[in-house]
Amino acid sequence: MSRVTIKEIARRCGVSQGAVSYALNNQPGVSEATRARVLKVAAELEWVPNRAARQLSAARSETFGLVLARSAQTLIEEPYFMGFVGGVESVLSEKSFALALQVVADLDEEIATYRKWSAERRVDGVIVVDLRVADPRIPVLRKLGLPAVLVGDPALADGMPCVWTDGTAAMTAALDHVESLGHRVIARVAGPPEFGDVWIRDQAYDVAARRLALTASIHHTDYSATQGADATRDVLAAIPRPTAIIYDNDLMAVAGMAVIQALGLRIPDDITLVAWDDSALCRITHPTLTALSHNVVGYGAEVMHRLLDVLAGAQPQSHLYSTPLLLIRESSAPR
Amino acid sequence: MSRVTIKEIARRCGVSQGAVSYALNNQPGVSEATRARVLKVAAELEWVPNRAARQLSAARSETFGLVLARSAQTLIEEPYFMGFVGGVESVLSEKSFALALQVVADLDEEIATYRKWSAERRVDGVIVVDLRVADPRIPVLRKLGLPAVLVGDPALADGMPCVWTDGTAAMTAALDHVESLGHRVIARVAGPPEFGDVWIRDQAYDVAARRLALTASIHHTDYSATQGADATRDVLAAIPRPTAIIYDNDLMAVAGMAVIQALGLRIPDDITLVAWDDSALCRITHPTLTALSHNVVGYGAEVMHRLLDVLAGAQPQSHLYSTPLLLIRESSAPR
DNA sequence: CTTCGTTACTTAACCGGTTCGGCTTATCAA
DNA sequence: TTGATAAGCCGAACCGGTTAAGTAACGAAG
Repeated sequence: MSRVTIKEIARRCGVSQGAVSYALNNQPGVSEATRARVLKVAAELEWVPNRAARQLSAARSETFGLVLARSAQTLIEEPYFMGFVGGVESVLSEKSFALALQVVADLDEEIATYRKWSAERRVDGVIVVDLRVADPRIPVLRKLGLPAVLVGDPALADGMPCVWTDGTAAMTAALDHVESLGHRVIARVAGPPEFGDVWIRDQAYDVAARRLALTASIHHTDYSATQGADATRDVLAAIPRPTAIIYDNDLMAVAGMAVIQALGLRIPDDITLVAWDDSALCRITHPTLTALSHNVVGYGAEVMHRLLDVLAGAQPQSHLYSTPLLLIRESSAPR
Repeated sequence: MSRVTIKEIARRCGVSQGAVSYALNNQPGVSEATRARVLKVAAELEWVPNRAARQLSAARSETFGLVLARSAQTLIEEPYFMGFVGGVESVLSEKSFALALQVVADLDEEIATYRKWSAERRVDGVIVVDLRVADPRIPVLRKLGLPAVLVGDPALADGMPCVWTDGTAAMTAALDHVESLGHRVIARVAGPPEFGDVWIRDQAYDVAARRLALTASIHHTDYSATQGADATRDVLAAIPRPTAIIYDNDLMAVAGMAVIQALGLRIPDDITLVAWDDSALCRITHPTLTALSHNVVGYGAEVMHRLLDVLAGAQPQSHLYSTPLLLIRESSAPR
């Protein structure tokens, strides 16, 4: 029941409470000798700062927020998020900061959460994921003055600090890849069009397809395995039938693969598949999946570092984390 | 910049701060008329309680803790956790409580986190997952007096409150299933033996195999896709070769499936597969996977409810959430 | 020797709530 | 009319830190 307070430390050291505070926070105002003595006593008593007290007086919570506006079901299916959260955590825990994680149903609830957190002074800053086209969260965050880092393309961030991966370059690489294998009719099974990343990829896909003179279609889904399978059926029914499909995540790619195989078509002989978000899934299927790979854990860590920069007073800037790398595996074959 | 405090409300209502506090907290000590007036003004000013202040004086943080001692990599691969967290969240958010989530490397760090949280008064209670055999966390939590609900079999909980699913019954159902299909030589690809759930299943597997007079082997892994694939290769090399394999999670089952298919064996004609933790994966493979299914999101919610019960003063008790249900799909076939 | 500026503290206000003892006033039985 | 009881409210202490303002001691500059 260690209820050690700085008052107790002050008593034992024979100095005032204030001096102890200065000593413990590495601030000027005490001599090195006193500081050392205070630190020693604090360590002996196993003193741990009371978060609430510190937050109340210092107006810093040392907590950062992350709201996920996705159904619990999606979160189970998408390995992506947990990895991202793990990356964010890795930065926080070494500084012994905390993460407030909230799962909500939609964007309105997400905005309400920001309002609440801001009013409660619950968090020092937030990470905003799943950036949308003309994202309604941006003006709210601006108005609240809540420090934030957006995860997504600068074109969507409206001047706020953001971290992004180059979806355009990745998509271009994917199309160059399938074109170089001789494919001329291709399809894209995409996420929801209101998502910024999807929009960026859609643009890049169209541009590259035109440049390479490919026949190319886009099928939008909600990212789920079910809709990924349905979209794949649509793709296969098209005439002429595409010989390569590029998926927006690996879950849909795996679902699509099952559909294709169930119809008696062979991968990669009949159809080439490319996935996005290279999780373990891409390596355990048979055949293994060609994928646009990026380090999700590292991405989470990078975003958190940028948020700390923003709190330290850095000017808002966009920061390119990386370009997803095309890893060519067994699901790719020449036409 | 809403910096509305109860002091301001008190001023406007012409009552004392204390009276406002009673009114807002639905406590006796103010007349209904006053309470109504206070509530009205509070609503008008959009007052939101300051968490830190409330926590400091009330010694309640309204925050609950969950530590995951797994690598970020595992967390990405295992869809399980995100679903569980989502379930926990769903209960917390409707009461506007918060979740402190921490990802650490091992059990020692997990214990250190509990110590820190307890000293800081950071959380009101914790959820403990991945229960071990003779779990070292139990005595620590007891000593700290930190309210907790364990997720795992009562046999492992040492009298602490716990929520569990009946792994023994589930495993028995799985073996009855494969035996009824005529399989006589079977294998189990299990998780790490130090995990309580794995241990429980190991026991049940042995007992059922003996009862049914089956030739049965167990191969322990770290739950990863890689080791699941390796274990599957070991299984296939055994003589006599098993005709049915039961996996401890769906990730390994999918990995195993790829290995089997790559070797030219057919599922389910040559080998029957049964998975555990029925996520989307089991339904998107070809063939689809027979699995022991349970509602992970509901499980998380249930556990959180029990923790709230414990904090409300409930006696420690074990609580059976459910028995995983065997869903028979295409990967099952008669010998 | 006075004056000024540092350094090393102490004191006390403050953050925004909760809670307890005590003071008024109204209510009601004796 | 009086005394007991309770409801309603006030004032102030308190939670555990941070920090602005004040003070004493001391060395250097004028």
